[in-house]
Amino acid sequence: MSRRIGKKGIPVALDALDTALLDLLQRDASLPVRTLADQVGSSPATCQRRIAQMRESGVLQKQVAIVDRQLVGRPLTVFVSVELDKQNAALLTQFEKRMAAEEDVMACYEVSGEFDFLIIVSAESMAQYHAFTREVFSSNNNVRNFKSMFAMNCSKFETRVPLPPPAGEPA
Amino acid sequence: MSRRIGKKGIPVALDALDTALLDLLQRDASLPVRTLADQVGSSPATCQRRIAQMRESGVLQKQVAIVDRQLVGRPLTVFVSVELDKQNAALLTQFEKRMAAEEDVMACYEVSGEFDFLIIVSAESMAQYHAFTREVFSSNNNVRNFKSMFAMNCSKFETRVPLPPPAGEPA
DNA sequence: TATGAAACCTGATATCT
DNA sequence: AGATATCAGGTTTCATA
Repeated sequence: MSRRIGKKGIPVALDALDTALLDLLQRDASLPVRTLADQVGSSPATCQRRIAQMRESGVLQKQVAIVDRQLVGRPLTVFVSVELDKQNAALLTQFEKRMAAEEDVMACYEVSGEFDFLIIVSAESMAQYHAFTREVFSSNNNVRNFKSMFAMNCSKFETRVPLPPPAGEPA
Repeated sequence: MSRRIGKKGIPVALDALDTALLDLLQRDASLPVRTLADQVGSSPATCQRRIAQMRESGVLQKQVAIVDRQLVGRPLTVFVSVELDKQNAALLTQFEKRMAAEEDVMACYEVSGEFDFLIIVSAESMAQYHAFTREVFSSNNNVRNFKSMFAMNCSKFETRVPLPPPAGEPA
């Protein structure tokens, strides 16, 4: 298996303690270090060290607040499939940069299949979304076509990734 | 405009201070209250109160750690379009419950268009994903068909939602 | 070399004006 | 809402295995 390398070339090797901490933090990043220590059966100092290391290596990217999109005035989630006209590397990158710059774009994936990109957009209203597409897709020469799929209901939205048990360490 | 109602029937009315705090916390939930206070031009006590209120009302759902999926051994993201056989309310709910129970399922949206659901799955490997589909989709009588779209590259992944300026308050 | 215990110091929380 | 006081939690140091 290829060894995983994180930020600043730091090799990433998570043991059982690391994964236990990550799992807890993915559920609730506001847990006191002391509580974490209790839960994983270690000391606050050690937990803190491990967390700092994982931050360093980039495994632990950040901790963020998750808001209720309905309550915050962003009730619309739209999945947009985008097909580009020309797909040379420079133009793909250009498109990605454009998406990265748009605040309403929550995610941008290059995908296999019938089209090139799948974009996830968060919008205030249909009118606002319409204006967005006009500006971002319709006026982009390299966008051959795009199709919008509207989320009518979201029954699950999870940021937490299940963590595989630590890969068998060399004996 | 319909007034927004949060958890426990608490009406949600965010002013400029609230949105400023939410915006900061969506970027970095580990910021000390004191820093928040400085940034938004208020006192720590007030900021803390506002944050507690937003937690109460459900606007602020939780704070979580975001991990690097590559580095953590979950390199595969798959978008699955699912078409059900029968779409009565009970069966839709049953399907959603099943998705909610699956750890690999990051999101489940009911969507408009050619199919019924769009599922976002995080997987360890192609083999593991294949096993997942067999168990979750192929052996579900009510799934008419499903199609997998594989993310080849993720150029943007954002949990932060742009916050509209506070709606015009009554004079 | 990494861990756990304890001291220290910063930030969260509650009370009061 | 803001200032202050109290207390809990994060952070560092040191001793240890």
